Amino acid sequence: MSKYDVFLADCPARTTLDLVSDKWSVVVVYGLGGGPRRYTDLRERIGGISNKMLTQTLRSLESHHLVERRDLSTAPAGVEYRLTDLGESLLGPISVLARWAEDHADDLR
Amino acid sequence: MSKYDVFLADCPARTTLDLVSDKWSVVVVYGLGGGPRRYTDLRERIGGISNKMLTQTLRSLESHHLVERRDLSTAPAGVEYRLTDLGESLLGPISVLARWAEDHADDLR
DNA sequence: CAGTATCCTATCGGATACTG
DNA sequence: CAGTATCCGATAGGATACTG
Repeated sequence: MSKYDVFLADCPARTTLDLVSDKWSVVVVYGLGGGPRRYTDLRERIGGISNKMLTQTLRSLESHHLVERRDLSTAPAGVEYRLTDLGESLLGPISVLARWAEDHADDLR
Repeated sequence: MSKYDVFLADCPARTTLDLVSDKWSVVVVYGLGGGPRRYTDLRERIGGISNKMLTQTLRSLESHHLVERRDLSTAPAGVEYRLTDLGESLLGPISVLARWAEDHADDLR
């Protein structure tokens, strides 16, 4: 039992759910599930995401301690993103969801 | 293994993920997890949801076969909503996610 | 390579009032 | 009771162009 409850407005748990429930967060976290990835690498893996949304989503995940950014200090610029331990812990729930989405896509037609 | 892949844009699996990832769908499905509920009952259970959003979310879930609407044909009007089998199947993944949200709310501060 | 900056539209979603 | 109708501001998010 947690002290929080997603049914309550303004509850931290709801805020957390909101974080998860935007168009890209789930896919990005899922995309980092296989290990660290470079920015462009990630963008190419995730079909349809724009620079703006990828950056914005990464910053948001970073500020919530789900993702870590590492500057490789190369020229030209190189940056690597990886899940934090907290991010890894989200991977389980998200994978279950993603797999459900893949398995039941036809049923929702 | 599914024939679908959430990393592909315009893939049915992505559409499904999009359905799940709006502000209210997850909470509404979760709210119907305990069994059928009346409209007002549901609205009171879910803190902060407006008539507009509850109705809209229910219609969306209904059109995707996750929720069933049953008119009780009483006066005054009475309507009951329940999860379909498909909806029930989503409950597992969603519960895992909601519990994660409740458990890690503090870590995301 | 890894972003920013800007513009622009569509939709989200809250508040409020009304109805069979 | 279970919605609908309407208005409106805020945000999401795509396209495009530019930069250290």
